Amino acid sequence: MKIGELAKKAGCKVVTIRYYEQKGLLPKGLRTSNNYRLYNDKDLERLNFIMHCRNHHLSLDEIKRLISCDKNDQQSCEWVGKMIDVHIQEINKQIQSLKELKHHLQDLRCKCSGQDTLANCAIVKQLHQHNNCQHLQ
Amino acid sequence: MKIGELAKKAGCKVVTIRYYEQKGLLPKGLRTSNNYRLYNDKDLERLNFIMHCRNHHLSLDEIKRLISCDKNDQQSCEWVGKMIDVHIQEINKQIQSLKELKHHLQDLRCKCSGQDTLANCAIVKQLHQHNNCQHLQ
DNA sequence: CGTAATCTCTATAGTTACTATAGAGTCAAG
DNA sequence: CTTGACTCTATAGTAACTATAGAGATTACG
Repeated sequence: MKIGELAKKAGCKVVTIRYYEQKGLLPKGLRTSNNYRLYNDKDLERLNFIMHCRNHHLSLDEIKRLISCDKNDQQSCEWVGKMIDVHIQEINKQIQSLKELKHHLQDLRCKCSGQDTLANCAIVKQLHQHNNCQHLQ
Repeated sequence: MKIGELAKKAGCKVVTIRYYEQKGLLPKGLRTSNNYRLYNDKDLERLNFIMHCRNHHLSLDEIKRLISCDKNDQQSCEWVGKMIDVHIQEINKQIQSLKELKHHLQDLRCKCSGQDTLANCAIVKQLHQHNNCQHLQ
């Protein structure tokens, strides 16, 4: 199948496939006589794998590590679990941080209903005060 | 004061200050005879304002809009409130998405305790299955 | 006084994961 | 036959910095 069909089946963009190839996540495979890329079901499987990982916010580098170890049967998979743990911790931090941010923004939002001039806007005024709002390092 | 002192007082990096100047968020101000940048308390105030906004995840462009309107007394501040509203909505979406992601990752994590080889690792296997995990578009 | 560490400058490239653009060749349908 | 859809490559842009190189200025120490 050609790149457009692969993209459709995998639910991603054509340019993204070419980008993944460039980054070494998809193999530089066969080409037709007119230089069009050709793919098979194995490529689709790998692309699905990649997108799956991306849905879990794994970085392209991490995915590359996973792919390149794919057939290294004897290696221990300990690091895979650890990698997931790190991601879960990261996500906890992000959620916490976003929640705090949300509260700050809601506080801010209440200050002004939008009927003022910019000079009098309590939101703008508040943003000018450097009090205790360093919830992000 | 020189750039290092400003950075210290504001709690940011020297390079960041130069970057903000380049992006038009801080004025290209005075220089000493040996071309060192010179700052005063007003600059510190503005830098604090910028960092405050950044803590609220406002983009540099949004901050620029806020700064450039700063003294336009007569303009209505309606858009400021709306901007904040949009941010709050954004953050709600992000939190929701991260929570779902976290559950997926926790599911994944439970599959394997790290005692397997990569070939047998249930996490890796699971990542290879393209079932219903498209929680992000 | 010399020198070594620290601070400052500019310009450029790298980061992440794409996205957009330009310019060109190929192919199928009407 | 030509119009539109698809493909190709190469390059630049995105956000908000970060890193690097190479050079001049200043300060602290012995």
